[in-house]
Amino acid sequence: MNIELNQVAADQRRVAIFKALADQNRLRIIRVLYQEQREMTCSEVGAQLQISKSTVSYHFKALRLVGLTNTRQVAQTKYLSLQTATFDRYLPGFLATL
Amino acid sequence: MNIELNQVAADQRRVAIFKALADQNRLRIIRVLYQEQREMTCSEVGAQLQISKSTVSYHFKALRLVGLTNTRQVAQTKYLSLQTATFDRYLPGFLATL
DNA sequence: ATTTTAGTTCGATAATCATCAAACTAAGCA
DNA sequence: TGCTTAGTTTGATGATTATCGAACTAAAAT
Repeated sequence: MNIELNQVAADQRRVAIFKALADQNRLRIIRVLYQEQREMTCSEVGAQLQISKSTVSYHFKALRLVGLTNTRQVAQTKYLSLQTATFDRYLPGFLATL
Repeated sequence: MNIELNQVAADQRRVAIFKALADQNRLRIIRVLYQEQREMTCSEVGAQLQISKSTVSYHFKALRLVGLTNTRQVAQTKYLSLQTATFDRYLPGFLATL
């Protein structure tokens, strides 16, 4: 486990995170979660951003897979919130610019 | 010129910046510029990252178009450097994580 | 046992993107 | 006038992506 390999792994993580944020709808999801300071459901976000529920589900998955969000499930409802640790590590100060 | 329109414009800028950073080679270019703390040419970067000069030119343009880099031209040579103001405004603290 | 609710997965489509070699431009040099 | 150097632009190709509706899963309510 040498330094160069860690560098490559960290970079792949960074690229994945940037890809996840390089979409207008996902950025809007992040902003609304940050500004409302609370968990939100798929339906709630879909209604607010005017996009179909399958598309919202797709974006929720993309954000969760790169570790930018958390999901808490209660019965059939899933609550989404920001995983601030990931932002702190890879994009410190970014959320405050929104 | 209302607040919502400014918000949309700022978001488009953000998405463009994230897209520019969501590529392994462009991220490597940013890192090498940050770590070397100096201007670098297309050829120099191409040699270091082992990619063709047309591809490097393509990435240089992508970074310049979103304002992440500066270009200073001397005769037929172009020197690239980071535009730190853009990082400070949209991604404060990011460069230091590299 | 249906029906409703919340979300996921699939299939299809249209669009964007990264890459390279080849051809090109433009400046400096012999 | 060529020749070299540094970078850009132009196809062409293969890969990935965002989007939607439709079909599906699983839990809750009636």
